[in-house]
Amino acid sequence: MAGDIADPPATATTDTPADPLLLERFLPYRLSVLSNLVSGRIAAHYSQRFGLGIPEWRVMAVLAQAPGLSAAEVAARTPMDKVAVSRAVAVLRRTGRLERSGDTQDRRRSRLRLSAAGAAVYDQVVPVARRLERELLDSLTPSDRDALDRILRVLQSKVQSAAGRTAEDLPEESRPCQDPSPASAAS
Amino acid sequence: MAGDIADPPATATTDTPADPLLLERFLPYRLSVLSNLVSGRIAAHYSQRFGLGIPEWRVMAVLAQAPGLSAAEVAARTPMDKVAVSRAVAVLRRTGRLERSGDTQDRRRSRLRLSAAGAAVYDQVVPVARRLERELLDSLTPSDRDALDRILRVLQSKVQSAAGRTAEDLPEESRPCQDPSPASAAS
DNA sequence: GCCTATTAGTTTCACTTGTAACTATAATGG
DNA sequence: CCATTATAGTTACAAGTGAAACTAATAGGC
Repeated sequence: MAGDIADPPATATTDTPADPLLLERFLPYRLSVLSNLVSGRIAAHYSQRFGLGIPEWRVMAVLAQAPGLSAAEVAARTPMDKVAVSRAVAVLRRTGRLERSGDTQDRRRSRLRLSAAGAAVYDQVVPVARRLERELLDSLTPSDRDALDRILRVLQSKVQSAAGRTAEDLPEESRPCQDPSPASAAS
Repeated sequence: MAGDIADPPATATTDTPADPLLLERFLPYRLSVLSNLVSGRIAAHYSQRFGLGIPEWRVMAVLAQAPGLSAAEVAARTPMDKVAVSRAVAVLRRTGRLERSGDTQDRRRSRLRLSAAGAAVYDQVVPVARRLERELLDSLTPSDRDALDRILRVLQSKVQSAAGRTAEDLPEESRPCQDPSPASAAS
């Protein structure tokens, strides 16, 4: 308990800063900790049982909704870049969970879809994912569940729209993926 | 709503699963995306201007609040393990932002504190961090700000208490209490 | 006092992930 | 057409990260 010195009025730059930021109350930190806990918990299920990593799981989830997408289209629907998608696709193909066929129009592209085996795995993973999500949501009041949905939408759109901005000294680009319509694009 | 059998015939093993999970409405995914966006945004500031990574920033933040901690004590206050702390400390010492002195009682331990230069950096980073947090919170109603604080607390305690459990087949028994394994994943 | 078990912290190794370069195909413009 | 530029996807290389091995110091048991 050595740090119980009376706080001098904000004249900073001493060894112990005048106005320390409490990490455990800092929103970005709390979000990160919670997100990592939740992700780790889910990953513990599907990585263990099915040898799926998060990128593979995401690719499967996207293709289950929209079979026949190209790798770039998958990437556009997740916060993954094309390299991450490429690697996840390679893993899923190696394990027989995903099929690829050439696009007749454009031979650079290929159409991706889950194989029967892939769909079977997906159908096993989804109920587990849903159950874990349900567990979390059940710990909230109905009103807080609504609030959470709203808050996530607002914050995400806020941080996206503020992406290139705010940094008075951030020189260029980093465009926020246009189209500020809620619940859309990117990430 | 528990025990609610919402699953159609379990034989759904077609190429396009019967009941696809919408990633963009899936709480763990949304949390991960938001957290990564926010972290990336903050990191864009301090990593660019000061060459700080997230682990280094966290160590600085902890030591600003509680100078003189050992590496293990720092680790106990963050979701980082001792290896991550050790590496962050090495970086911060190399860049002259952190000082280490041996503990006279126990020569294995060492006491860590920010140097004057480290405190100066910290004092520059904190206002930026606060401003970004404020920007986010300002986009919420006061009532939703309260809700968010409450929700984060509830969810974190929920996922922590459920850590070792729920996996009927999870052999690993990470402490149900606190200091759960970091899990860097970002679903 | 030894001999073993613990704890603090670092280093090593394997694996993941990001950035950039690369190959192949397609589109555009003179 | 041919040259240039852009796009789809892969590969290569570097940096980051976790688990386990390792070093050094302390603590306990006999």
